Amino acid sequence: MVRTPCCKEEGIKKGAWTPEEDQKLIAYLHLHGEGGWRTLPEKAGLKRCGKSCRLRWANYLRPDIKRGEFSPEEDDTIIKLHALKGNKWAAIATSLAGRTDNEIKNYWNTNLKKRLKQKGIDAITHKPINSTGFEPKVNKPVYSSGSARLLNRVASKYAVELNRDLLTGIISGNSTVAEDSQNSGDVDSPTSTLLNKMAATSVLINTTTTYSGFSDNCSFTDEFNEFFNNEEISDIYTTVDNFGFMEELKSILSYGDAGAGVIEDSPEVNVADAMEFIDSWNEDDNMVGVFV
DNA sequence: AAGGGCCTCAACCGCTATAGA
DNA sequence: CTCTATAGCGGTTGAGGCCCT
Repeated sequence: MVRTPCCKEEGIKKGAWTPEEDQKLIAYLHLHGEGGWRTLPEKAGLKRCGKSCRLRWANYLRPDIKRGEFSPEEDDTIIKLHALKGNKWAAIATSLAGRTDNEIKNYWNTNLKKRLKQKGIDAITHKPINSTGFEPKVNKPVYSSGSARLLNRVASKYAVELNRDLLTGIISGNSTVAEDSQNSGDVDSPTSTLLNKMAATSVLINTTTTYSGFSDNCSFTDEFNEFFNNEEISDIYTTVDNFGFMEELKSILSYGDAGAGVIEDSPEVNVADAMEFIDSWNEDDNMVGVFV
């Protein structure tokens, strides 16, 4: 099947735009506004395809486009959003004022992708290329419970001493325990806040009944995104040093591919296994100081 | 100085989505 | 409902600049 060309091929100029062409396009758009791209070239005196004019305007000439180097904050935002949305450049661009999808796409392919690789993070999955860096250093067999692995990593990462009851409460989905611990000062505040949020999330995973307004049939993806879009979590998440860890956390919580699903489908978390994991642990185990 | 390789990024291509007739 | 035009998106390309030998 032959596709209808967007414009007549003959006499159409391709390649880099000249300053004169830019001026013609800017002048026309200032007078008439955007739109009518198909007929615009002829009216503006340009020997260009309408699509080429639209792209030139959208990606380069628009007055609100911010040019110049990306800030570290912009870098973090792009990395975070790419982890959540994938190669949805237009969607990512809506969160970065003055940046175009094309610019972000180029920047990702030429800079950020390499940077992540250098940090040992897969730029597609956002998971550590060598995942052993995030595995708990345990001499005994590692249990497959998502919650146990999650909490072990939390503790390892933040090098905090986790109260055994707190841990039990989180894995069993009793966030009240976590709140009590926060109030009693058993763990430092940012960590306990993080753990409380995790607790709420693990409740979502672990139970098919309702909890704190979460419907038992709600899409996990919505709550998952809400969890990671939380400002405080987001701050941790966008710190590049924590990036691999948070991606690992995401992979544990998201049980498989990132698509939507109902809670009951989760194969990741097995509460009984997690509790057995805690019960079987003792101070002689080499757990890099995870639990007290 | 020359030329070869690499990198960047503007521009293009091919496709889908959407609106309107 | 179908068709067509247009807008928008993501992947890819290639010109030009830079660096190294």
